[in-house]
Amino acid sequence: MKLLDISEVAQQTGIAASAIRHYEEKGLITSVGRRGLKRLFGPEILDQLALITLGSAAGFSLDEVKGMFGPDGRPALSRQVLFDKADDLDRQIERLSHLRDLIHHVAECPAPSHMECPKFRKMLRLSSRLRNEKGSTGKAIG
Amino acid sequence: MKLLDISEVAQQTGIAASAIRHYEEKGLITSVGRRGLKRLFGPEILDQLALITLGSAAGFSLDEVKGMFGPDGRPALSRQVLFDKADDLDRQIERLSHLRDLIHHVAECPAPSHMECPKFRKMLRLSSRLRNEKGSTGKAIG
DNA sequence: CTACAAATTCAAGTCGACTTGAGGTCAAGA
DNA sequence: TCTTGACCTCAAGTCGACTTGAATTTGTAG
Repeated sequence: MKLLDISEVAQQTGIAASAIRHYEEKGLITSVGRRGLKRLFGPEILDQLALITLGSAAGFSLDEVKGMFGPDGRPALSRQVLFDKADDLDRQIERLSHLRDLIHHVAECPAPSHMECPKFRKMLRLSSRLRNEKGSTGKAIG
Repeated sequence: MKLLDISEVAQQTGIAASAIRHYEEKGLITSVGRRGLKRLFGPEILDQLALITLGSAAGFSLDEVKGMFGPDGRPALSRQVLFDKADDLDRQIERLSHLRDLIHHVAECPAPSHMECPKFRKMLRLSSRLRNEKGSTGKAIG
């Protein structure tokens, strides 16, 4: 079984060693042991870090990611909480889609000021409406 | 023409007065004048703030939002940069969709540890691949 | 006219996620 | 055995986006 030291992990994942230590300190990952002072990680660390990267790229805090996928990739949350997270994601996806459409419109619309374009204002109104809907965790992603 | 003072704006948008001042200080918005010390805003401020809220909910920094839609809702960027922003959004949407699917799977899969589930690992690998694609602004959103 | 509530400015504080720096340790190679 | 250099710990610093607090400054109600 091949063990990786922190620099190998850093190199293979593109994550800084200091960040990896930080994740361990916060309990998102664990090292399998030490050689002298040096941490040793099992190969599964790579997938775990991929998961952490994905989760935080999606806008979740480290604590939230920790809750979704525990230190060994096992979810620490109930089915319901997970579904709620997925719903949060769907709302966020909707917001992003609106913004993307808005930006596309901005790039193409010839109106001198976009606030004067009825289409733009309509899209904007539509988007703001989303903000006032319930969010299960109470935490909007951005 | 009806002018709004900061507390009315705060109340109608749900944004704290301190945040509104902060946006003005950073140049994302401008007040139309003062009554004594007190700022007065035109009604268009509401849409502008909606735009700022949307943009930052989508993960853009205030500086980026400022670049996308200037102080009066006019975009300060070239068509190309806007299209690039839209592409960034599409990538982010893809990431979020993957994470949502992953979470759904986690909520439903009976495997003892998800890292042992081939479907999970496959989805994860698929997601990580996304991270290595080019991003036009150099800045991933989350 | 006076008091008061609401705004104002400016500096400093907070929070999350790391990064940086100083000083220490130890496995491995010469 | 001695020397490196990679890694270690712990404290402090950074960055963005605000918030908070203290010391003013009004417009307005009484």
